[in-house]
Amino acid sequence: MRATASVLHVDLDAFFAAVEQRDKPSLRGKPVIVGGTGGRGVVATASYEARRYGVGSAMSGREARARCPHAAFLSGRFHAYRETSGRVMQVLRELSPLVEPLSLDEAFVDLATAGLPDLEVATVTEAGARLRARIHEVTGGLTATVGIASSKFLAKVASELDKPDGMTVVPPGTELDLLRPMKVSVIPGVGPATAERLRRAGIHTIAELERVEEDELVGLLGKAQGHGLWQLARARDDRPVLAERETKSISSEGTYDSDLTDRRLMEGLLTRQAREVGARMRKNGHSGRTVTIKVRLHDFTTLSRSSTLSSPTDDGATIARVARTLLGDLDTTGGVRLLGVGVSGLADWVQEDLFGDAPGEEEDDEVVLPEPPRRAWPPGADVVHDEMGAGWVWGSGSGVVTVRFETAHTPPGPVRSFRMDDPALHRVVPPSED
DNA sequence: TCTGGGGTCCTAGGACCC
DNA sequence: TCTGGGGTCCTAGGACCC
Repeated sequence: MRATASVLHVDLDAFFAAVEQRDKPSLRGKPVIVGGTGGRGVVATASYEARRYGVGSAMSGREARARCPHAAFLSGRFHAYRETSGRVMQVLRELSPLVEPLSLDEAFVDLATAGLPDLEVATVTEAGARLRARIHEVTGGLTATVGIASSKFLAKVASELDKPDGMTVVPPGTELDLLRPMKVSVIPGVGPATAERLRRAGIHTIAELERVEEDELVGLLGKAQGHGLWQLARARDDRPVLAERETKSISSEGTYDSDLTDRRLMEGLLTRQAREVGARMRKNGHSGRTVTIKVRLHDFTTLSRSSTLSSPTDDGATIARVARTLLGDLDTTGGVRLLGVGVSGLADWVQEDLFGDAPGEEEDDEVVLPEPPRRAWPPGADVVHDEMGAGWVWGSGSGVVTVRFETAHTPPGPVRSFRMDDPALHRVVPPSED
């Protein structure tokens, strides 16, 4: 904990939904739900209009639809989110060189390296207000909520207090007054399982947590978490803001609308995922030694199997071969709802190919997968029609796509339906870039 | 037909080495 | 021939975060 309130946490409000409302004027002021469109999807972000109906993150699409049937359900345009996030991160870096992104919509900023005249409460408050205004400006109207305090922990807690479009500054010295009445679940790292353990031990608030001996907490939660919580309950947190974080693993997984039982199909899907992982590794200059598969059975039991190679790889065919072998150890007769492949134990270099074998030319991984739909028309996707101009997919199904013609820069236009294979209709961003 | 996808970190047991 | 401890690597599972 620092003597000054010099750690800032920013959180973009209902980020994915806000980007959609910015780009699609007809959605402004209406409930918008990103995610939850597939048969087994969950909500990634709900706009505040949708939250009023009790829709929240991680809720199943089915339940979200039941609670708010009139919402627009969109499948997400990650290129747009990444682009907007990039602009925000740039603004943060103009404030201070020490910026630690936590996700597309969240980051810590170290104000101690921001070159402010001082770090008095009034000064950092002013800096936070200017920052929020700049974010609004560069994103075309998105709002952010800011917390400023003497540590990462307190800054993050503070940014939860005045959402959306707000700011909370915790004056140094008042941290424990703020924390003590709060529930333990406000502590990052205390999820449902830990909260339940603490509840059974009679610990509900941070004030109660503060009264527990460190040894008792370690006995209850284990060494790392017990010690960590004991510190946080006293507002002790010296974690620095770190601009660079090393990637530890790269993975790809998918949940399928109906359970898989065909082993050949499973192998084909793993192979495709392995190739995607390999491609991403090569793109980022990564290679790794440990290949892990993840299998979620029909009853949600989740299994993993891993194998460590003698030297690192970034080759999709190699990853795929290991993945298929690992799958061979597992009994999947009951059906599989999720399959995934990942590589960890990353090195930032690739072993030289000592024997001159060209990788990726093996013939043994040719597995025929069912043809994907000729075109993907996910709800929310940007499209252009040769005569009608620019718009976005409102919905699709039964061979028909429904499009609303509007962009952020045009007034809402008509809604029209087309056959899915209408050659006049084009996706603006190909599926592979999403 | 409850329960995504991309990650991080921790724990615990066994193998193996010194 | 017996006893013991520490460190590291690997594997499987679980909690958690956005």
